[in-house]
Amino acid sequence: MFGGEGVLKYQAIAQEINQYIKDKHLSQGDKLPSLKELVVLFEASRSTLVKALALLESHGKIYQVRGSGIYVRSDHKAGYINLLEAQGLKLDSQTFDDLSTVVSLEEVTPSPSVRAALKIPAGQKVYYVSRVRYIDGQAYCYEESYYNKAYVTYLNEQIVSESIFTYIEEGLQLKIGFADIVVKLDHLNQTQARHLKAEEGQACFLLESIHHLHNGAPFDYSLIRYRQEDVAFYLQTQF
Amino acid sequence: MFGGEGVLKYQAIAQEINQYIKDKHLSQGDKLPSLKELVVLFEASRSTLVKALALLESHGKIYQVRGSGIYVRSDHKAGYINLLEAQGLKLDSQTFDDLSTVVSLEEVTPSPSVRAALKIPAGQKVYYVSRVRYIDGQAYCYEESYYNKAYVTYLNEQIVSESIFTYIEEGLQLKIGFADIVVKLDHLNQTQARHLKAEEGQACFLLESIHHLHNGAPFDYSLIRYRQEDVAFYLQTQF
DNA sequence: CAGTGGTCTAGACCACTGC
DNA sequence: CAGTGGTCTAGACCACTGT
Repeated sequence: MFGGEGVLKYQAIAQEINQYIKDKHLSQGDKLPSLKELVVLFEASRSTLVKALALLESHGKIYQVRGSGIYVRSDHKAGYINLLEAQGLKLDSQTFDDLSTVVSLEEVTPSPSVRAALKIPAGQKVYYVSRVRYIDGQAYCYEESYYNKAYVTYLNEQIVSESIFTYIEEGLQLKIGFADIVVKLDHLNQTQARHLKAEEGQACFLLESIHHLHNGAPFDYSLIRYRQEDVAFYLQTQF
Repeated sequence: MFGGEGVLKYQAIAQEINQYIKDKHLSQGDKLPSLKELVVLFEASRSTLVKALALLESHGKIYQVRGSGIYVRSDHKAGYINLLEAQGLKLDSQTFDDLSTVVSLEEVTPSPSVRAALKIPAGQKVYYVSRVRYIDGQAYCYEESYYNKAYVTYLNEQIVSESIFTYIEEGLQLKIGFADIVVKLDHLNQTQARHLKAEEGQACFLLESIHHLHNGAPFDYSLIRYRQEDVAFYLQTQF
């Protein structure tokens, strides 16, 4: 019943409810229709709605109170980077006009740390891409990425100047699975400072991530440095 | 069938599988028994096991590959702070010997920003607690918290020197629901630097969080500053 | 105590992997 | 193509909230 296009029913419903919240400009504490009503509205089983709501809850969009109802949670702070969605969760693709300039695209012999992250045997090359990303004309992060050529078989300037992840999913037909992310404090070196139009030695966020395909194979290792003044991360958790 | 103690079957199963992984020292890519086998092993329905596995997956413990099997994901990096579990997700309570010293415990008139975070009407007081937390005898973070007295009705030195959240859940019988967390870069002021035995003006992580009860009422607003050298955060996401 | 959300089950059917 | 994980359903039963 849901073969073909690949959009699952519970995901579609989650999307629609999310859109409903936005359209009606609901905010913190506002009540949604009851589960029973939603079942009728979306013509799905109770279980499917429960699943859709669980998805929204895990993304911090709503919270559910047993015996009471379903309520919307605080909306995202403008300008803050959502750590859980930063890398591509599809629920709330704000994609703020993300203009990026490619600094370099080349094939390089990876350092041991890159080899370890991507689980690549010695002697194999990887793609190295460095970019500066702009928001409102302001440089706000400097991104260096290494791609395993076994999976990301081809890249060019054109592809790399747009969304690499979209290309990987749609162009190369690969399924992205999950990511391990580390956030550290760092200081800008000369090159980084130049690209970000900041001062050398200035404190910055360093976000290190390893992205894996759905089958667990690591295909991307990235180091992203953010300008300190512009950036704050946020995330919403459940207990 | 599951009234009384409050431990849900799918949570218990998730716990057990998690323990199984630890006990057998399984690591990245190791295969777990199939869903079918797990159903027999844990004497639960297929759906319940699917739910338990989804929970483990959302916590980054495993990943599932359709048509292939269930695999364990990389174990947590030692010493890194798990952002998703930092505040009390119960799956992996490592609770590294977390000794804390109470700097102050008092009732104060909240500033406008604290009032806004806790949604408190003007004229009401709140509990203010500041603590320094130590690991291996090293001061590693300075924590300032404000508690809404409407919910956290009583605090004393004894309670505050231990786990306040455990007290809130078990002593006060409140149910903690969710948290909004923001991570920023900041610089230590004189007081903060003194408590952390660091230099004034030094860069640090600032983790700002608002904790809510299960019914959406904010009860805690906290500002935690981490020493730069010691600290890195990590999190594991799905797509 | 009526109404709401949450758990658990059993089973049909589907999509994918790997031999 | 056998075996694995994923979705969806329908329904029983439970726990909680608010009036």
